[in-house]
Amino acid sequence: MPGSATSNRRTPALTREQVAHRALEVLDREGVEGLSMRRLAADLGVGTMTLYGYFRGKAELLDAVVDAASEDFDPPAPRGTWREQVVAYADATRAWLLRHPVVVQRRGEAAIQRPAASRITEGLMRLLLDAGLEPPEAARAFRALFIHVFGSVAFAPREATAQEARELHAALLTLADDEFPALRAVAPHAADALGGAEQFRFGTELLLDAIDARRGR
Amino acid sequence: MPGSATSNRRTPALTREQVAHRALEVLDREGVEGLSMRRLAADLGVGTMTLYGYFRGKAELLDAVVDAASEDFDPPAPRGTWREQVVAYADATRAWLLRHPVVVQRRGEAAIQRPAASRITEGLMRLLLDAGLEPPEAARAFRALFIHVFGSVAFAPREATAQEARELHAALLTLADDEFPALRAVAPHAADALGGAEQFRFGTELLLDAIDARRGR
DNA sequence: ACCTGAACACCGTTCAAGT
DNA sequence: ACCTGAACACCGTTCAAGT
Repeated sequence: MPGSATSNRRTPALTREQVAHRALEVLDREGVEGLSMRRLAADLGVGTMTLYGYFRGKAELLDAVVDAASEDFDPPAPRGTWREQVVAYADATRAWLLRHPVVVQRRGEAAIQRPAASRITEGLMRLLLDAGLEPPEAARAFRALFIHVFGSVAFAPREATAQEARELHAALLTLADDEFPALRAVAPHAADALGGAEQFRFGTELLLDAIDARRGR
Repeated sequence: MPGSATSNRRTPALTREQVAHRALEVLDREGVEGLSMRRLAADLGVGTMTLYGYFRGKAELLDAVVDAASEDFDPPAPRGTWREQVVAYADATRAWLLRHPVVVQRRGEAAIQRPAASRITEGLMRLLLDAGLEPPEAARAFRALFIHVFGSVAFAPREATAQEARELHAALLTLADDEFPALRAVAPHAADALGGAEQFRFGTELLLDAIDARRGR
């Protein structure tokens, strides 16, 4: 049947979304260095250059990857005080970024202007406005929280393991006591503050203490 | 004079420090993507493989680059209240990171354990201890400030230009008003909160408000 | 219309060899 | 002891061609 063979040829074997989702899977699993156009194409069972029929280049593919990741954001149920809601929203955003480190990396290169990602921004901004912040203060408070969330994932993503905690403690105690008295003094506590969920919560609460105190002032 | 020719041959044409400083210059000027072993070697007028006589590989070179960058940190004079000193220290650290983006990138990959960089950590930790924070709180407060400083440079490094401000404002107003009411409400203020020195100071002050309020509690 | 191999201009690093 | 060209195993992307 030549007719049906012809129409089959006109139907692309893949969609942009399928390619982007597969790329996201690879990035989630193997990390941000793990994706190349060649490797992704091989993964999908197509020639490398086939991908360039779907995307102008890797940058455009990564935009679509961020869109695919954005679908996976899990907004918390709006329960509790505004402050509890912001805490829950920050935690949800952190968890989302930990699942999809490519989003953090991509945001480090340039601001993300994608409708799907803007929905996540919208949710937090709305909580701040609903809390009674005026738009200028809401914008500033939003950015401070944004930096805290992205900064935590980029620079303090997880707790130290017991092994790492011991090593960090020991490493700090090897420092000269005349030159590093402060680092030596906090050595037993450094691992607790290295990163992870508790340290993240601590930072969120600090910011909210101050945002709350300034509210309506 | 064969004797002196022989001893000249034994003296390396370069030192690790010279190579690291040149690499830092290239990275500061051209950005984090601008450095390759081949390009750096050509810059120094040596064969690519010569660099591997000084460094085991690119990772070790980048460690030395971070050391070279650390020399350039400019600690503020200890003047004013502890709070003013922390603000000045945060500003100095931000300015330093803006001069040397490779440090931010490198810290995003793994914690930096280099004595030269630890001196910068020490300075801030000492301010917090001197302010009367107990070591566990100092460690947590330090990390919150650290995330703010690194996060700001990574994700909100500079102010919007007038042009960018107009474009951001306009872009936010193209969003659907039923789906993005909060982003539309803050549209006129979004550019002010995009990044740069003022937004950075705002975040620093938020954290210090809360750290101060908790001090000694 | 859709797909793709070959080629180009890059990487970091290993190896073997040159002085 | 110090330096390095050739080679290997990768990149992203352009080009020209195949169905």
